[in-house]
Amino acid sequence: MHSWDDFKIFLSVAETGSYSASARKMGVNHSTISRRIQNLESAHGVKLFERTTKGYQLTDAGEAIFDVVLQASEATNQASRMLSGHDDRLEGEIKLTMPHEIFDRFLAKPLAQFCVDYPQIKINLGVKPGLKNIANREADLAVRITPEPPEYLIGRRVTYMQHGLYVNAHWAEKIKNGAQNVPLVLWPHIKGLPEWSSHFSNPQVAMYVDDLSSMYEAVRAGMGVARMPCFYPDSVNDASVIRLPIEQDLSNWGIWLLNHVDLRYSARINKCKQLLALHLEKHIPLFLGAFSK
Amino acid sequence: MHSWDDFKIFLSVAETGSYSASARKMGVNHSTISRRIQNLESAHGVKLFERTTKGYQLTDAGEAIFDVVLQASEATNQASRMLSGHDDRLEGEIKLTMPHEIFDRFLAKPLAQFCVDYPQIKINLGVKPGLKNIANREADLAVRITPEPPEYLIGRRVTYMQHGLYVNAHWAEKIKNGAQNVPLVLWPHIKGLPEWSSHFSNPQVAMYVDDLSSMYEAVRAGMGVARMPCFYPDSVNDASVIRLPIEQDLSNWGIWLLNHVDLRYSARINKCKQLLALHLEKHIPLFLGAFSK
DNA sequence: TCCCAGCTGTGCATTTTTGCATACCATATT
DNA sequence: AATATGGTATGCAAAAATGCACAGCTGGGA
Repeated sequence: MHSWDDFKIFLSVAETGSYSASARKMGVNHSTISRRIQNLESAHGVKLFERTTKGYQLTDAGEAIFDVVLQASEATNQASRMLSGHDDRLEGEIKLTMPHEIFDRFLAKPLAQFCVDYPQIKINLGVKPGLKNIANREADLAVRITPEPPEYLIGRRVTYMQHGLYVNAHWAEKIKNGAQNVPLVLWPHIKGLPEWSSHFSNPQVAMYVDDLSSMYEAVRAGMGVARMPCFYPDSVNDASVIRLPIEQDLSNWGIWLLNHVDLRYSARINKCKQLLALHLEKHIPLFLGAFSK
Repeated sequence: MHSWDDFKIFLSVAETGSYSASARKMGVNHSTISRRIQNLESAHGVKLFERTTKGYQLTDAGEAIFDVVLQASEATNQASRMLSGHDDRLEGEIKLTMPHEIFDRFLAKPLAQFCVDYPQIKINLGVKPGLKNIANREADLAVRITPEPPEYLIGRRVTYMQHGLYVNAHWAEKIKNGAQNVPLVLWPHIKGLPEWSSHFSNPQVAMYVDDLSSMYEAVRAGMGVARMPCFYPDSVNDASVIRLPIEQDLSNWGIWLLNHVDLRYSARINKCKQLLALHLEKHIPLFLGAFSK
């Protein structure tokens, strides 16, 4: 009888393109991956991967089964979620993911308390960049900053999010005095100059940065002007970073609290979701940019 | 990470209704089944089965996932077949199934030779009653006696099959002399008297039997008249069993040689299929009832 | 060109899983 | 009621899978 798990490993090698990467993803040793693939290949008398300089590429036979194995994967993932959805115990693991800025500013303390209150629940927090896949159960529950979540997830928009233009005190002064060549700090995916740069004289791109907290630090260090969601600069008591009095339209992006439909009746997920909602809601005015300094 | 194999075991318990039966089907010890189900249940905090007097019944949670797990099963089975379908080696296993009467009379010797010719191929023959499921890979290749095979199987009708009415010499004599209360030997699924019994005076059911070779022995022992496919009585040199000169319509049942579509390019399956076809075709006149004794 | 970093294959020790043997239980049968 | 049969749980030994450590290989960069 063939092993379903061997197909699971096949899929992860096909997706990652290497035994090592697959091993890391699956949390096993790379030799296990190697031997499982050997099993699968010799059991069926077919080579599934070709070893190339770019890692392991699927052979024709491998290509042929990829789609059905993917179906199998989706089915088992769904089964797993459906079972966890029936779990009414306040124990077990919650795989939680959110941008680290949200965690650091608002949720670190409440979650610490949560761990004390429910010692049987183990929280596994993922804040590394790159979205965790909720369909795969890479995460059970997520705080996401997004305009609109995918439809197979349920949850709600806790609040919309206001943005503002921030500089440090030094640049605030210079801009007020009509500084030329105003430097901008931008997200890497921005092409050319953003619309809001028209408020400045001869704006120049000074730096691209892909992380909000680093963008904040760049601004604080005097790197220039950046457009950031208000909650981050405004939630810390630091007078050296100032929001410019330039009104921004309310963004259609919001703070979302999300989980998979199949997990909607899980007791521990709901308990945690409730806690996160409570503590995020407390800061709604902040998210909406109410407290300019 | 959850194990796909645990779901495979869940499915087999759900289908068989007991740990022991599931263990036999999967070829493992029942304690393995028991422990795997425990894993699955405790990992998700849900009971999947309720132990009743009739074995293990699915709980609501178990019912909920049954369909998706079945999908997973179909997907992995298909993947497995597709891989075997790419196998161009003349080695490995062939799971073969057929009615034992066909094997005994026509294919035992050819298959013995096949094993000598291809020592790397191991034939696993299933002749026990109850159809093997080709979709599940319980069998790779089948000889079936059926009117029309399911459409996901490919293969061909080697021949149609003629039936005849058989008795032993003693009863042949008595019937010729107008015997009363002629006893019939029938298949258990026949309700009431079959149409062909109208050829006899006051026919009586003597026995039901669910196996062709046993039916033949019953007739030979003088149990009465039976309708059998001609090939079985006519392929053995035994003058004590005689076909009555009563013409039967040609049945729409045939001898089919079948395998799953996904295995159509497997070298060893095709080699074996070719051999079986050759030796069955040699006996087409016999199947059509040409050699009355 | 050489070195370095990352990836893969394999022997060996360890851990995990499995099978076996036994005990226990419930149902059906005598 | 006693016995037999089939199914299930569990301790312990055997077997299998895994991780580890090391070696070999490859491509990119100094």
